[in-house]
Amino acid sequence: MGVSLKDIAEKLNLSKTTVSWVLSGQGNKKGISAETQNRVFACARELSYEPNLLARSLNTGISKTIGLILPSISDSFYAHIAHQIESEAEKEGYSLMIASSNSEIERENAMIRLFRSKKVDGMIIAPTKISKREISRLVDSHYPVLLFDRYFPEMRVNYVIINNEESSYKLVRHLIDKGFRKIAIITTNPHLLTMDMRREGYANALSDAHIRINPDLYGEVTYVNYQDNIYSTLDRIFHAVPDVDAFFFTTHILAIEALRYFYDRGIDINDGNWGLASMHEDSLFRVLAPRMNIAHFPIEEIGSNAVRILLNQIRQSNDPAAGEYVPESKVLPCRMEFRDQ
Amino acid sequence: MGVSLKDIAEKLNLSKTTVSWVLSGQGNKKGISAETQNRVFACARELSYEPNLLARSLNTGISKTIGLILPSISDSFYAHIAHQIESEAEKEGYSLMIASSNSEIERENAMIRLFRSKKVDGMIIAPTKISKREISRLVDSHYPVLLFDRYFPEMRVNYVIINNEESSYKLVRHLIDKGFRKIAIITTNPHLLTMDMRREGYANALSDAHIRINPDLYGEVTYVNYQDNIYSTLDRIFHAVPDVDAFFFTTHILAIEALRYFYDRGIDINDGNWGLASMHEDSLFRVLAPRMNIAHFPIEEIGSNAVRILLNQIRQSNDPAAGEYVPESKVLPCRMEFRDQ
DNA sequence: CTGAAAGCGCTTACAG
DNA sequence: CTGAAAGCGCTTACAG
Repeated sequence: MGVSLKDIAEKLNLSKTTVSWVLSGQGNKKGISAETQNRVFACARELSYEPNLLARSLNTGISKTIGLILPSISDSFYAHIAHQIESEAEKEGYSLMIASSNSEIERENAMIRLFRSKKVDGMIIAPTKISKREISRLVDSHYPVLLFDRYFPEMRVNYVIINNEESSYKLVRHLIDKGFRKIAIITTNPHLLTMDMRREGYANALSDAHIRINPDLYGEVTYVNYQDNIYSTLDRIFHAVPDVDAFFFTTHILAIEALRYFYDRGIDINDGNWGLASMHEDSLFRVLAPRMNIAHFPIEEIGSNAVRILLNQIRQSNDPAAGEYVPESKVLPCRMEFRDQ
Repeated sequence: MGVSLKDIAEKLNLSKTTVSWVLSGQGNKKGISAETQNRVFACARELSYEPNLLARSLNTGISKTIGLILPSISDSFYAHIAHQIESEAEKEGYSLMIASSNSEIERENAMIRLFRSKKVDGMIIAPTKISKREISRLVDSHYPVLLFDRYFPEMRVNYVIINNEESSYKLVRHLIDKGFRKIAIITTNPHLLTMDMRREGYANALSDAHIRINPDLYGEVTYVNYQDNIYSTLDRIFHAVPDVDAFFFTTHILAIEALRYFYDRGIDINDGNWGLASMHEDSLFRVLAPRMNIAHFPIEEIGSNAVRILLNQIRQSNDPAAGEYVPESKVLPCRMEFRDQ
């Protein structure tokens, strides 16, 4: 079918070796005559030769491909991350294989195994759930991996996350500074460490301001059916604490649903009497809740750090002289957007 | 490093052939004894053997990977398409390599060459711009390709698009039925066939209703800097036709920017005196312009048809008995959402 | 029932 | 300055 090195070599009465050297740019280094080199280039162009990268990868053990596993590529946050990762990876000559786990742990595990069999040089994973069989196997076999968005503190693995506790603290602290005292927290999935950290930021901000933490102001929405769930959660809070005056949302998804709730219940959240804060943004905020205080996730930094750290490990794992790899981690600050009341 | 067939074969004193047959499920077909098969399976499990798919692909010429090239994976429309394509492809055992062209033709060309060198079995491309050197080369060499979103009518290639002309016609027709007469069209990139078709739908609806097409109601926004551009365009239209009463947007992106314009100019677009229609949706419409008439793009159908058609061609191109391939195309209807006034 | 051998298309010591 | 040869890890005719 395609044109191979052999075809060029035969046509020019050279060896595959010579052709390979010339085409891979090692012509001068290997002392191939300028004339021979030109003949090779001309012939390659004439036959429109394109190297078979599968063969090269099989030989070198380097595929120049990284695997990206996300909960869902259609989610705008992950889609932006993917774009950033793609462009950073491309700068270094790497392509991307992408898979969505759909937050199903067995899918995630299957994708990891598949990517490993396809010999990606490393993987960037936003893990789903607490289970982590295949991720552990990767780490144990020194396969280059980087986790982001969520991570497992006890695992010796690269990760990039945001400063969940600190950003949450700052948001809630700002609400307190603006005079709000009955601040509800709306959160989800307590088994996710990320959410724990955000709740901790909330709790610390309150206790630093000597405000008692009221369990009635704690709203936990299960991930499945959260659209319905948030209605009953908010109803419950309003019933238990009628003078609730502010809301801290641990993710933009919950904030959006709550805004819909307020609209349906005829509560004008923008009349100046309410404090609002959310981790991460949504384009709807600008319109629906211009007073929302926001911790913007640093998409670019997450992507560029993820690629940088992963490629470091890949390079080191290809270097026989390198010693034991020490995992690297990065905690990135959010860009805070505070509203004056 | 990894465990190979050879390791298993040596350990069990079998040939690589036998091990390969057992592991690929051809054990019974090849008449390998049940005992031998069990020993192989047990050993593979014990050594946690994972096949090197690169080697398999090099041998068979089948990589079970398809390449997806989009203008940008961070765009919500393309992200949703990608998700759909991924899940359809996965059903058939295919993985996805993804690349964003960023609407730069040379990037698109480079990605096509790269994917070809990486031996993807086929590519799904949302082409950018009119240039098409590498796409032509693919088609000429019978490489399986499917275009979507945009296409080149003169090329013998698979494609999936929506019924641009018809959906536009219906939207504009609906505005006319609701009594609007001075309907502006806001569009972009006239060299894109897609936009031509949408403009044609607009024009046909007007002329079928015997409404003169007023050039002053034609607003064309260049793609670069369209945010600024749309302001001057709309200002011009309002100046030339002060009693303009409706707007047809050929894409949701333009509609969003226009809504911002209306807001800035203090025009209450939702007071019941305006007709609005847009190709494709945006989550902001629900809030900012509840009266927007919308032609919803059929994301699922685009994705599933794209994969189906591409895989057909891949299968046929792997089948030596197959005759010449005849390209397949699909024009999908939009789901129309009409507002009563 | 099982194996020896060739080949997919590269790269890279080794040799001259 | 250039080449013959081995090998990456598979699959698959061919042979017995």
